[in-house]
Amino acid sequence: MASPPVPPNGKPRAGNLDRGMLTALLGYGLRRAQSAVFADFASTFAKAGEALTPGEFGLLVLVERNKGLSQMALARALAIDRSTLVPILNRLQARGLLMRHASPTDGRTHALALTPEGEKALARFTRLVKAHEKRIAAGLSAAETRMLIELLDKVRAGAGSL
Amino acid sequence: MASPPVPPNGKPRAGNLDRGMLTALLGYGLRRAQSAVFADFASTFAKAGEALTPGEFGLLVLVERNKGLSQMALARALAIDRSTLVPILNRLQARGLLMRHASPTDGRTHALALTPEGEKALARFTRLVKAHEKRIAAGLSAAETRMLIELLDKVRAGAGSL
DNA sequence: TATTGTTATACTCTATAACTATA
DNA sequence: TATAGTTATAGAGTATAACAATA
Repeated sequence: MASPPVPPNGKPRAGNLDRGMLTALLGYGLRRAQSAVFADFASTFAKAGEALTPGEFGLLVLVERNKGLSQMALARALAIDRSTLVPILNRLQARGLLMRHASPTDGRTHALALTPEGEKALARFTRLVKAHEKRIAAGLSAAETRMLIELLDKVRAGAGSL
Repeated sequence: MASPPVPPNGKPRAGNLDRGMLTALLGYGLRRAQSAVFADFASTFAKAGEALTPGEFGLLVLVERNKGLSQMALARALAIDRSTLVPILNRLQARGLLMRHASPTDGRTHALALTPEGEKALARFTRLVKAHEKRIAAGLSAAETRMLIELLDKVRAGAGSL
């Protein structure tokens, strides 16, 4: 006995819509959760007067943990095209967070690294991300959070092997 | 004892990078899972000779289940701006899947509905989505899939309440 | 005055193709 | 020949601001 999706008299209120099969879809739940999490990430950084996207954070961590990384290797790790990476690196470099060094062994590649300012900024960003994570996992027990991360990894592994 | 992230001699292979704290982050796991799921969705539709994004599928389902919906109500349900919705509807209408009817009660609004072709197409799309869902949940038991959807909903509810 | 839909505009993410330098 | 990085270009998704029609 579902309530009438659109009352004959007026307009349906937001959040009152019939979503049909969508609520049972893993992909749909994933999309909606990610959208909410993205919004919380953005709001966390905006409130702190910082500007960063989740993708930029991931990129900075990868560069910090894998110093000397080439752009190709980074693009592969991020699963994006090498041409897509160029403007992203340009922006982070313009902000003084990241440098392209010349590789001593291969004239074609750039060795990526954080600047000292980038290291300092990443430390600040990491604190914000931890607060953000705490907030989005607030409705879950520690065991549930662990389980969720594990299940997400299984999904990725399964869907990844096309 | 982690293996060295970047061997001193050469370039790190893809997938062999040190991801540091990222692997413990819920937001990161969510992003990666969603990316893999999106790729499987796209590949499923491409192989079937159909062109549709997950967002378009969700939109079509909402319109089908809530006939006469206005653009404002739909935009709210999708959590996007009303101006963002316009070119998306234009495209679906140009494909003959959807119509904007005049509202009999409010001259400002459009009453959205699927065309007969849209209904037929949605039935095809739904079959493809079900096959896609089966594939991305292949590594999970039925109980795990249920639990995952439930946990994702908890995350969304928690992060949604900013 | 407020709401709905549209347009103009801009920014980001994404990709493909072609170019340059290097291997 | 093949690879790395860049540029040019294009398409989709997102937003804000301003406008016309309607309430």
